[in-house]
Amino acid sequence: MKRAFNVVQADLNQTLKPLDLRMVTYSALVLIVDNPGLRQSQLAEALDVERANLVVIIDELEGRDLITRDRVPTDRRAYALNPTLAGRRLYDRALEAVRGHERRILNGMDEEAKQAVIRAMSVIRRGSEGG
Amino acid sequence: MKRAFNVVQADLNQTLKPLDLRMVTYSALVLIVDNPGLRQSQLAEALDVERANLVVIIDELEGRDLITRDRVPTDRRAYALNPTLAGRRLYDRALEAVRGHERRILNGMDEEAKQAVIRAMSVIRRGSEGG
DNA sequence: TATTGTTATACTCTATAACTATA
DNA sequence: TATAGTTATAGAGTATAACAATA
Repeated sequence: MKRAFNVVQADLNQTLKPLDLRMVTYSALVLIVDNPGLRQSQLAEALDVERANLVVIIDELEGRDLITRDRVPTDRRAYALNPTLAGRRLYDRALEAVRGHERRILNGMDEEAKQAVIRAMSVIRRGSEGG
Repeated sequence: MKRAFNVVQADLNQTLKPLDLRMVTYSALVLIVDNPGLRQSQLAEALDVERANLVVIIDELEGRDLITRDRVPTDRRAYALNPTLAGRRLYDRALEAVRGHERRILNGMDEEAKQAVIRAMSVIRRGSEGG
């Protein structure tokens, strides 16, 4: 499974390289476009990344003018993350590129196997820690 | 897939912790017991780890007297890796522990899904890089 | 010349503690 | 007092270059 994941990640990163995105920055951008107004702590939890480590990821996306950090009026501690037009455009291009990546990776599996994998991945949950 | 792998790895490492093994050291031990006489460079390739990084892994196993580094008479540059009796005993215990881990992880998947995942993982190969 | 094992090193990822400004 | 975001830092894991011994 580790090796399979390494192969998938390597191919995905190669796919995203022309867009100057990595797996995390891609995932973050997708979540922000799909959930505008998201807060950093919510995004950190969704990505399963420490808040502290998310900061540099967000810094990068903001520095490239792909997203903005907007103060939340009702809670001045928090930032709402919103995509810019450039962010939405890169999102579109990235999504298309990732579709090609998925075709490459899933190539050789029949439809039944693909669905089984997707189901199986979602069955594996934190709950398995508790025995 | 990343999250699923993280869950699996965390559970596996917890499982191996009482035996003072991590995922890599476990994998290395298994390969050495199953292929006695293996050379470091072969093991590095099998584990998909850089030779340089394998050194410390082998150092650890050797330091705990689980394996030995034996000079190869026909090629004095190389070391043949062989398990000690203690190494074989730990291997047995580790294998049993990992069976429990697998039961936990695969729990909740029907037999068909398990087989599909195993097949799917083995379909994903370096070949997918070449398009 | 090339290869095996090794050392040193740098770079990335991840985890933790402590700070600030708000609530 | 607790929370959101931030900074600094330490620890893994991984990748690369260079070296000695040997082929």
